[in-house]
Order: sequence, then structure tokens, then C-alpha cells
Amino acid sequence: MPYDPSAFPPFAVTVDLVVLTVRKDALCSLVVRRGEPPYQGRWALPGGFVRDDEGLEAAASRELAEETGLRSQAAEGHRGGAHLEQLATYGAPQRDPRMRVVSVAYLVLAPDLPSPVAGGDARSARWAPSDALLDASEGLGRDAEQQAPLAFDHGQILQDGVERARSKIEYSSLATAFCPPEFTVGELRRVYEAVWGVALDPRNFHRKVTGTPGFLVPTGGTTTRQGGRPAQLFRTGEATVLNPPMLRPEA
Amino acid sequence: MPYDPSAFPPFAVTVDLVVLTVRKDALCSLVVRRGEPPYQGRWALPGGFVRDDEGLEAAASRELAEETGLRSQAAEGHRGGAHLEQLATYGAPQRDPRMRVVSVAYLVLAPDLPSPVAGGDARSARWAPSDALLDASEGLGRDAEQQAPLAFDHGQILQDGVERARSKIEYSSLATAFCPPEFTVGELRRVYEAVWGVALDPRNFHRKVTGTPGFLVPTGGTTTRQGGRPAQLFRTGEATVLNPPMLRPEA
DNA sequence: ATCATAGTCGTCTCCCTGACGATAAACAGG
DNA sequence: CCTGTTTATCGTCAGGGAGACGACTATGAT
Repeated sequence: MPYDPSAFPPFAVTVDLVVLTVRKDALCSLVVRRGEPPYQGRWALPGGFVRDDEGLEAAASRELAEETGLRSQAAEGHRGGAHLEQLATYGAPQRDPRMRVVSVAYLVLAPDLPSPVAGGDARSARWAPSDALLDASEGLGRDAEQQAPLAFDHGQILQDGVERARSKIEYSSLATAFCPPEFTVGELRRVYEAVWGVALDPRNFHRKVTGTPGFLVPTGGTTTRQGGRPAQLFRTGEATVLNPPMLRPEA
Repeated sequence: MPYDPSAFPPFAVTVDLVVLTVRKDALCSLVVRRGEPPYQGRWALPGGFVRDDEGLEAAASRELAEETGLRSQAAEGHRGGAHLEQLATYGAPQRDPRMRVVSVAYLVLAPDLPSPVAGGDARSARWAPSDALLDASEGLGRDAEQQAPLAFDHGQILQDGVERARSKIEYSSLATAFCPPEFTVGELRRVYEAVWGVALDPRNFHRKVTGTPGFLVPTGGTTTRQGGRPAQLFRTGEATVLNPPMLRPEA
């Protein structure tokens, strides 16, 4: 089949962002309120069109900066920045009623931001607990406080992103992307507990993470305050894959 | 930012397929020879444009059938068909010199086909050992027999696909997608050995796979011939995730 | 019959894990 | 100052999975 420039249909290509953080011991996602139809007034994932001369990851990184002021650092070494990785691509023919849109979703793991949503444009954006958003998109538990489901297929995208995060912190050191540059073992444990939605034994967790080579590096700065006895401070080590992995408790 | 239909640049969207199988104890990929520029005469991954009214996975499935005659079965239950899943999306601005193309890559795991490449169109297609293709695309080991690297960024896509397959057979029952409907433990072990490129202890492997609940189901049909003593035949069980996982030996 | 080839069952040891007791170091109140 | 509360950290112990490897079994080839 010879090449014919008119033989392929034109698509719009967008990036959508699943931006996750841990706030108040709960896994939260960044959502923005849509200002125009379709789905006007509904919450949606942040995102936008990929520009003509722009790579996909560059577009995701740009959108992230526009919405949150966060610098992203793809893959290796998220020193000072959020972790960004490609999640999946969604292109059902009718997913956007206006036209044929293929959306490349990216997953961002960010530490809890001091300012609610800094640097974003004036449009309303907020952190929402991921499980509430997912319940809404699943059509579960309809009650007074119930949130409306996310626009488009963003409920599915969010679900895939959360699932990716849940499984990825098992065998990679990515959980530290949710933590500030220096953190305690207890803070890291609360990240795992929030993302997995389970309780972990503090003693076994401590033994596990401090015993995994390359995962945590003590900063020497040995104390901080979180409640009780002072805890050692750590940075993320060089290891990106955890061997042995952290095991999520069975169902 | 209000919606403006002229505000987004048009993209071509394609699917590319990483079709893997195990032949003669080696992991092989399906490649086709390009008939026209760019990269005329070079090997490339099979693929094509996504149609106007067609979902991404449907396009991948259609291309697979066109190239190989294989039926695909996404995700759950690959009874009689090959396993198909989305791999990643590639959209660097200059990856195709003709125009801006975003390609959604899919990974296919297929059993060894009796006919070399059945059902495909007349265009030359063949199975090539994955490591040779990857070496070529890495620019390694240039010698007389050296293969030319794959067209476009297909070397990278293939590498990502192989890596996905390698890690996925660790914690899922997908290795059986490389096997015929009924297979022996030894055949399954040779699949693992080919995909990982390592030797596994037959006794420990046997204990492991037969001891993992839901992985293998004896068909009763108890024997077959592969060389020595007759072996039990198995089908794939209901389990899709392996608990505990198969562990790939350390580096 | 003998050998080579594969398959299958057992054993032994090491290490990881989960369960859980105990101690340490801070703070809040009385 | 003493006591209770909270969080961090260290230790112990039993059970299970995994690697190393011996032993036996059932075929076909010579």
C-alpha cells in the first residue's frame, strides 16, 4: 500500500495528567473545573493539546508547569521535581463528542505542596481524594455528598493511574516522590499506607526499608518532629528498583 | 481558553505492533520489509494508520490479523488467540520525516506459528531473533552478518516491548501465551529461559509452577513427546496474576 | 542391555516475612 | 517531677519460599 498523504484521517492529540499526591494521609488527585461544554462545570483531569513541534512528554511537562508550577523530572532522579511517566493512551472514537481525539495520559507523583495549587491559572483547580473521585466515576454510593463523575473517560484514566502508582511503589523507590527531599521512615510508611489503603506494621516496615540496599540514605541530620520520639532523616538513594520489593498485603 | 476547532494541529495516528513469539528457544519478533521510502528496504515493525471510526485496540487487532492471520484476545483469557495489550505511545516531532505521526504501540504475545507467517499479505515478513534486532538498533557488534537497524524508532519500541514481556511474565501467567493450548512444564520452562535468556533449574521450576495456585491445570491427557520421559500436559488456569511471582534470577 | 534425555519427587539450608514484645525519646498535664 | 501518650527503633521467633542438588522414573536411540 503506497504512501498517500490524503489516506489518513486527522486526529487531535492531547495529553491528560493524573497528578497524585498524599495529603492528610489520603491519596489525592489534581482536578480542574471545566469552563465550557462539553461537561461544563464538571471536574476533569488537567491537560491540553500537544503543539505542532512538541514531543509528548514535553507537552505533559508543560501542562504540568502551567497547572501547578511543578517542575517535572522524567524517570531517573526526581531531585527537586515531580516524577513524570507515560501512563497509557486513550482513543475511543466517541470519547470526545466534538471530534476525534487521542489522549496520551501521563502520571505525575508529587510531594504534598505547601500552597494548595500554586502557579496555576485562575481557573479553579483542587486536590480531591482519589477514592471519592473513583467512587463517583464508578457510580457507587450515591448520596447527598456524592461527587459528580469526572468528565470524558477521565474516571477510567484516573483509575488506571492510581493502579499504576499502587503497583509501582511495590518494586520501585517511587514512593519517595510523594515525600519532601528529607523525610522519616514514618512519613514514608504513611505514604505507603495512604496509597495502598492499608495499615502496615511500623516495626517490620522500618526493618524492610532500611534493609533494602540503595533505597534510603541517612542524611545525618538525625531528628525532626512529627509527634513522639525524634526520627532519623533520609534522602532517596540511588536505587530505582527495589530488590526485594515491598509487598502489598494480600486482599 | 475557549474551544477553537482550528486551534489544534492535526496529527496522523498509527499503531505499531511488537509481535513476540518463541521459536527454537529464542525470543523472536515479527518484522516486515518496507517497500517504499523512507527507510525503503529496511525492516520495520508491522503497523498502519488508525481509521476514522476505529478504536486504537481495534486498529491493532485488525493490523495483527492482516499481517499474521492471528486472532487477538485483549487481556483476559487468550483462549485460542494471542495476547494483546497496549505498550506505549511514541510521538517525537521528527520520528517520521514525512509528517507528524503519533504511534500507539501494542504488544502481542503469540505461540509459535506452524506456518512461518500465515495469512499475511504478499509483502515480505519474517520472524527475527529479538536480540539480533536490538543489537542492530543499538549499533553493537557490527560485523559481516550484522543486521541493519529497524526503521524509524522501532528499535526503541521493540526494546520497550521486550522489556515489558520480560517483566510481565514474572508476575502474570502470560508466559503461557507463548505456548500452544496444551503444553508441558518443560515447554513452559523453555519459554521463560528464552524470554529471560537464562537457564532455570528444571526441578525448582517444576515445583514452582505446579505449586502456584491457578497457574496450571492438568488436562489429564498425561503425556507427549519432547525427548525423554513423557510429561504431563497442562492448560492455563484461571489465575492471571501469579502469587507468589516467578523470580527472574539476579543480574 | 545400555546410554542419553527429560520429567518428577525429596531434602536441606538460607533468608525474608509477619506477628509481636520491649525499649527509647520526645511532649502534655497534673 | 512523675505519668501517660505518641512515635521511633531494636530484637526474637516461627513459617514459607527459593536455590542447590541428589535420586528415581520413563521414554527413545544405539
